Amino acid sequence: MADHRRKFSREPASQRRDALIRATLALIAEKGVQAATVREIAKAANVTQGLIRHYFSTKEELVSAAYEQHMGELTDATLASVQSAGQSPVARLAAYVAAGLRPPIVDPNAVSLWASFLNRVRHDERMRTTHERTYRDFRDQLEALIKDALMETGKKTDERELRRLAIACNAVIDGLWLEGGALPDTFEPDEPAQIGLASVSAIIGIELKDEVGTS
Amino acid sequence: MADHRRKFSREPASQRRDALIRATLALIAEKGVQAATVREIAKAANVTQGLIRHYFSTKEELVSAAYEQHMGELTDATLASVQSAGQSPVARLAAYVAAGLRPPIVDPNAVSLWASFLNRVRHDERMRTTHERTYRDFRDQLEALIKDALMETGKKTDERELRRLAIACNAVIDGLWLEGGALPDTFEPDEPAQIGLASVSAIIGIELKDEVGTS
DNA sequence: CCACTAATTATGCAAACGTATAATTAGTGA
DNA sequence: TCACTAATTATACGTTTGCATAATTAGTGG
Repeated sequence: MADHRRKFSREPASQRRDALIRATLALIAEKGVQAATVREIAKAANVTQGLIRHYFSTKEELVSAAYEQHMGELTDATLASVQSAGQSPVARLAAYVAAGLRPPIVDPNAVSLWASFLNRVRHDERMRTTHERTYRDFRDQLEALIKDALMETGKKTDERELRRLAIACNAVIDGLWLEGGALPDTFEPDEPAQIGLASVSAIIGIELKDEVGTS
Repeated sequence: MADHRRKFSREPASQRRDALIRATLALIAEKGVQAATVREIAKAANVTQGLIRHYFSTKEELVSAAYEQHMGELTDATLASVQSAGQSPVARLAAYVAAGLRPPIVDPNAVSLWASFLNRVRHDERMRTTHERTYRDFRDQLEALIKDALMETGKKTDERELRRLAIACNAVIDGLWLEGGALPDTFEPDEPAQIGLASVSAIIGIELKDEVGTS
């Protein structure tokens, strides 16, 4: 009777794990959390649902792993933009701001993904830890970049003021990122990046130039 | 047997509707979307679940109504802060900024509520309309306040630049609101409001003073 | 005080959910 | 090629979900 059992191949563990995480992220981003059921995730990853339990002892664990991966990729992407931006602290700061406010960082799916996770963050301890670490990482990076830029231009700022500048710049970037992703039609192309550069310039008192095409 | 049927009283329709909406908002804010089931909502509103269907033909409709109400209250609250802030355009702008960055507007539950809704916004047309209108209202209010403040201080700005200033200020307020709500322990009391005032000051080039205690 | 209406409760249903467990089968080493 | 292991499929279970429908009962107008 049951002679139509599904064929399959055994993939390396890390690869299967990754495929399941990708499927989870894609589903949440595209159709929302409620669409990311174990059955849908399995279908998207082209396996049967039982396999999920073989790699993640609970669905919560899968979602949490997906969150960590997603946040890690976001931080890596912006960090990479800085490192490829050359030498000058001011130019590096400008690159950081602009990169965070352009595709692929500014993206409807990324925003929706982030919002989906924010709910769970409150009730899942592991996710909350990831959340706080990611935020701190972002702000520390920004603070370091601002500090260097201020030094380069010969301005003096105490610790307390520096912290406030970093919080403010981080907030304006977050806000623009959010609105650029959630309401894409409201902005002209590249407007978030332009406004972000102008705003950060005003806040820290250093003119940041858009360094596109300087590679 | 069934001689213990639940007692009840017939409430005015608007009151019941409101109670159901309040229960929905409270549940989503406190325990997340997945906890806001029809049964839990009914329990929180102290009715049985069948009644929900009597006031809302579908759960989606209830959630959508709750979203509209929540957003309306947010806009009303900030708008009220402006109107009670007196005459001077600069003072009014300062009041608007500060009010949006202090309790009760800055609040973990409000942020979590907002994030919960953001997912649904993409797939529910009615909610998307509400979302876009709310954002536009906020920004238009801010733009008007900035325009008046600039005129008061004798600065000239064209339409395009004004729009950009409004977007930037809105973004920094949103970002601070978000972070202040999502990571309350990261900030000192009133720090979001202080940083917000300083940042908006820097962006538009007008010093905004904190007007607390000027009533 | 009685009949009538609709607000409310009570009960039920089919579908979907996460999880558990049993049955298979692909790959591996002897 | 043959057993062995674990990766994978298949099936099932108990809950919970949103929604529907029938049974009651609180309030109202005559």
